[in-house]
Amino acid sequence: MTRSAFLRARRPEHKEQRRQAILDAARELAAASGVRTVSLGAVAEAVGLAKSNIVRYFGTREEIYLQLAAEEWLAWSAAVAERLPEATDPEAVVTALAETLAARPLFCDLLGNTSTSLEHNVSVPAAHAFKRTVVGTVAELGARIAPAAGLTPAEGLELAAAAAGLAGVLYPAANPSPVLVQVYAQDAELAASCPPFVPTLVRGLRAMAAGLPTLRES
Amino acid sequence: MTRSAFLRARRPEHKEQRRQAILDAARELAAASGVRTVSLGAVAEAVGLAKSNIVRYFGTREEIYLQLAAEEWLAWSAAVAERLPEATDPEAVVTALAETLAARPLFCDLLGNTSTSLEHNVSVPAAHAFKRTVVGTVAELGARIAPAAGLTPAEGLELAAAAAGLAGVLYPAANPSPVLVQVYAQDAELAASCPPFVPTLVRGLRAMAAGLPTLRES
DNA sequence: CCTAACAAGAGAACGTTGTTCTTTTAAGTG
DNA sequence: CACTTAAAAGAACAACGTTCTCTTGTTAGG
Repeated sequence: MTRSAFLRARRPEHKEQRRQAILDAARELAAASGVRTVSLGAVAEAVGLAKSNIVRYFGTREEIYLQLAAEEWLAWSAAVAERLPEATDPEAVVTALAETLAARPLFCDLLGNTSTSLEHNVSVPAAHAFKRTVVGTVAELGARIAPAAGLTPAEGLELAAAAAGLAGVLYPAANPSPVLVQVYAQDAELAASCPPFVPTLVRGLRAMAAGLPTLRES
Repeated sequence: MTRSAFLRARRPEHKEQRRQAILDAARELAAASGVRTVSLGAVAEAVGLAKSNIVRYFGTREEIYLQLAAEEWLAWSAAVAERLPEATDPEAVVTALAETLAARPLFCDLLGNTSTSLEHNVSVPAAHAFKRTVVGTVAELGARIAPAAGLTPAEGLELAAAAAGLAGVLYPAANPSPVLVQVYAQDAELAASCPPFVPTLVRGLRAMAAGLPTLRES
């Protein structure tokens, strides 16, 4: 809890500062122990405010994470774009997608929680803004990776969406809950069934990309 | 709430009957309004018992659904096997997988909630039993679909796992939350981005199957 | 500089979760 | 017909997200 210069945020820029402080606290806590374990009270305590104030800034707990998820989408897209100049074939695009995702565990965590929890208990405007950000970002990203991978923009979009979807499933599987950790410790055979994140993601995307019409013909 | 022949289950067979009644109630409620919305209290009321009793039969709320999920895995595998004689090429196997999943919304719902919630807050033995059921079932299913699809058993397993994983992501996306329904009602462009379940699942699996080594070479 | 309004923030209170504790009592047993 | 047992009920509890009320910095106007 870092005490800021002002006690009350009345000016708009101060309010924005508070909002950011809340987001930062939420991001840090979620990165440390997972989105689903971080309560509203924990965020409030971390940022040094009462719970009711967090609710005033963001309508609900889920809206905080929806905001974080939107930001992470933009950051991921930018990170992929940065690696794109060096990617000249489908394989390189696939690894770029996979590795940028692997470097963003919080994003993957958020992806896995989006449809099952973050998109519930949220105001309509917040959900609307989030969805627009996501479809806009994934369309843009798809268009960007398409030429490098030798795909049509629509296929590029599909690949990008598949990467995010796969990451959302694979991440919680590859990072099992405490209970599953105990299970795996007892049963090596089961532990072997726990998929490693990057290789599995790469294999999935590779198969997916290879199965897309344009690449099947070549 | 159906009153049973006995008031108290002392004999083992009666206990089993109670257990089943609880599972049935949970299944029905979850099928009606989604796993995540069904509380322990709702199950208790539906079955006509106090909450504490539900907890005694199953350790936690999540263990009820873990049990249901295990049963649904077996049922799905059986349903696919039943359709397999008519499936002689990869395409037919893919549609068999997709359509049997589409016919089991509760299973897809459970799949989507497994790693993010059902595998938490559960006893180690329960998690262990569940995982064994799942990996056993998916291995068996993979081995069964492999010859029909012209794949190796390992590839068949991968395809079966991919089908379940995809279904778990696609189902909540294709069946949006109440908030998202409102969003889609306001914004047709966003509504168009909401993927239809079966076609998307089929396209995904088709691409996946076509990208697997054995089929790529042919 | 003083004062009055506004609204940020604190904190108590509420309803709902899931879980635990205590009590009651139906169902087997001798 | 006692007598034991554990199934079932329900009160109690802790934790959660949210709402309500009150306090008090902060700022603008005189």
